[in-house]
Amino acid sequence: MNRTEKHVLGPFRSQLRVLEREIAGQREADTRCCGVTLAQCHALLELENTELSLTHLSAVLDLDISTLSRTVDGLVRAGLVVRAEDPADRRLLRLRLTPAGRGKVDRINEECNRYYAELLAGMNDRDRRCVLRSVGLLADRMRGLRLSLPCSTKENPHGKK
Amino acid sequence: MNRTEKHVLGPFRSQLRVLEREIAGQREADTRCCGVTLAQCHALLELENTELSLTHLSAVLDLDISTLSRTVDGLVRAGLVVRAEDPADRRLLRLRLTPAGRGKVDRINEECNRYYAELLAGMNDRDRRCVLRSVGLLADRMRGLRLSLPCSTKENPHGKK
DNA sequence: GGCTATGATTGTAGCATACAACTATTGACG
DNA sequence: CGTCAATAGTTGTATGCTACAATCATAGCC
Repeated sequence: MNRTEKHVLGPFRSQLRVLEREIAGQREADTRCCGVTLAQCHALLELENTELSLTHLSAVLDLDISTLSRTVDGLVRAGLVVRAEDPADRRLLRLRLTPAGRGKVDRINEECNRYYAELLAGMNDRDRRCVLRSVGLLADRMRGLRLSLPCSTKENPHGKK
Repeated sequence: MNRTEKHVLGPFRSQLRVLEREIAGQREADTRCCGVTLAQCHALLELENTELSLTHLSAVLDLDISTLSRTVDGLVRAGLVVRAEDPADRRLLRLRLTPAGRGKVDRINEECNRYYAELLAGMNDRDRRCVLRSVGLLADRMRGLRLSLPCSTKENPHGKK
């Protein structure tokens, strides 16, 4: 790393902090409007295009199975998801959106799209292209870095032990 | 909004989702390594340069005072922060880092800087400039949008009521 | 000097999360 | 076949973060 980057790191970090809060906050607002919690929303969106087992879902979302089990409890109680049996393997659950669940997902998507469209609409072309490029770059690079580091977040969930 | 943006919104959203997880996850990793929770870290970083009252801190972090009170409890128990009385107004707390707290903040900063430096180091100049620009743009724009919307997240915290 | 405003704490409650213990089912191997 | 290890989920327990409501202490105003 060269010097030039040094003085840029501080602002960058604090902006990322703002971004973190804004992104999370926005999604929370979107989903809460639709009456589901953020965790439930994550799960719903993953089920938009596929049926998934609990284990599979927990792998995708990087959460403990027990956590997902309870999250799904809520979704089932809300009538948004059904736990269908897999005839081939009765240990497995096939988590599937109900029609109501599908409607909910559609509304969440609409809400999010509306927001992000407005976000981008307020920029000039150059800025917009820059932002679109960067978000992809950042997401890739951060994921790449995390996966390449040996003692990273979820590789070693034991932490304190 | 024009058509061109439509087909760009989907990927953009999913990349933002990744980003959200990565940013939060990274900070969690950084701070956990240093033995404080994420919420505690947020508070510590705000206290890096100033003494703040609980109310002030809660405004900055956009959290309920009661929440912060307990968070600060933890920091005090950990010996990182002291609740000093304000001689001029005995209702007020002046939250202040202890030397240990300052050390902790330094370590967190180091850890974060190292990570973000590496993140940027892996890009070519053009990408890096683009990313730096965008993060600022996005953060500003998202904050602006949120504050301008009447029925947004924290403007109307009642939500369901 | 009493009333209101302000700052902080504590009680209570809900959600998200993880780990550990447990049950049910499957599959493999002798 | 029958046992036993592996796999999928659920439930018990614990921790952290959060908010709202009630309460206490102090300050400031008439």
